[in-house]
Amino acid sequence: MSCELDTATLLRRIGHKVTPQRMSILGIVRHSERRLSASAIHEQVVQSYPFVDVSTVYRTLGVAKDLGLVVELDVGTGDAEFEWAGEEDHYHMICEHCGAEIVGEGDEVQAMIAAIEREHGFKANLKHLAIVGACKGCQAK
Amino acid sequence: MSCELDTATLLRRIGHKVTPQRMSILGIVRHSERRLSASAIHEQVVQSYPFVDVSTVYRTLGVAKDLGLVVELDVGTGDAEFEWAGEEDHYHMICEHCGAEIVGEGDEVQAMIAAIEREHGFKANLKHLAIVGACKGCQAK
DNA sequence: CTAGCTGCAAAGCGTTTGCACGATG
DNA sequence: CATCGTGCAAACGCTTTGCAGCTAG
Repeated sequence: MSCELDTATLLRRIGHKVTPQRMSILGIVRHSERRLSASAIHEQVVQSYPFVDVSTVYRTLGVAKDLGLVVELDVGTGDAEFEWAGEEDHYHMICEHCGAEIVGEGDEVQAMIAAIEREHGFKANLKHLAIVGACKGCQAK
Repeated sequence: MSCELDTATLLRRIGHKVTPQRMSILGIVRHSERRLSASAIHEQVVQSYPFVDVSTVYRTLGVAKDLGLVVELDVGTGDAEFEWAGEEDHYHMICEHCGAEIVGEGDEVQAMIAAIEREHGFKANLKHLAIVGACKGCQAK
């Protein structure tokens, strides 16, 4: 998959410029194991480049979204969260009681997606799928 | 199911007060066929009670949520949307290209929910399920 | 009478935008 | 050297909150 080098060349090829800020922001999203909110990303960028503004984070994520490098998803926390695209299919389970998040592979969901497409002609995009409910711990409350 | 009378008694029983504003707001959500944003609800309330403020709408929806009368769901439009609870199980398919929305019954999803619970011990709440993707029309673009 | 709703106005929060400077290609 | 990206600050839209008066029970 795309490493830092590829990301840079991709940017350049489309006529976008490659700056330290951008590489830092995209690197953080790329190597994070979890979804990150814009401000979480900002916090991390600032550790390397203290002068970077949140607006730059949003703008960079904007172009990265257009290029299909990152995916934005909304899970009811109020703020948008971002994750690197091109991962294997997976979905997010979010506990509405404790906020815990579990990631599952697509297997259980593929059948449903196929059924939905058959029934409604609607092609679901798994990347954005978030399921809220109660995690094992909170069910025992 | 709950009619206006029941809603009023329920409110009173818990120690909440029943006001024209509240009944109007809840009635609008109850009888709407689609999810409504807070401001959409407000627009409708104002037609009967021109002086009602948006904050009252939010506060009323807040208590109704706590009582389980309405469900709040977030579908990536940025603003929260509300719908009456206690409907039959269903889910929302939202086209990320044209914004169209399709509602499906729970059938296709029940199997997945069961599989998820078996696999992860996670009890999914169907009421909040939103699936984004491409609708039939936009796939043909 | 008393708790709790209400309207109003103002603040809060994440996100977006206008602008002049600075960096990239 | 032209263009595009940046930092800064201000604006934005949705939502929340503080407060004094009013209303339902």
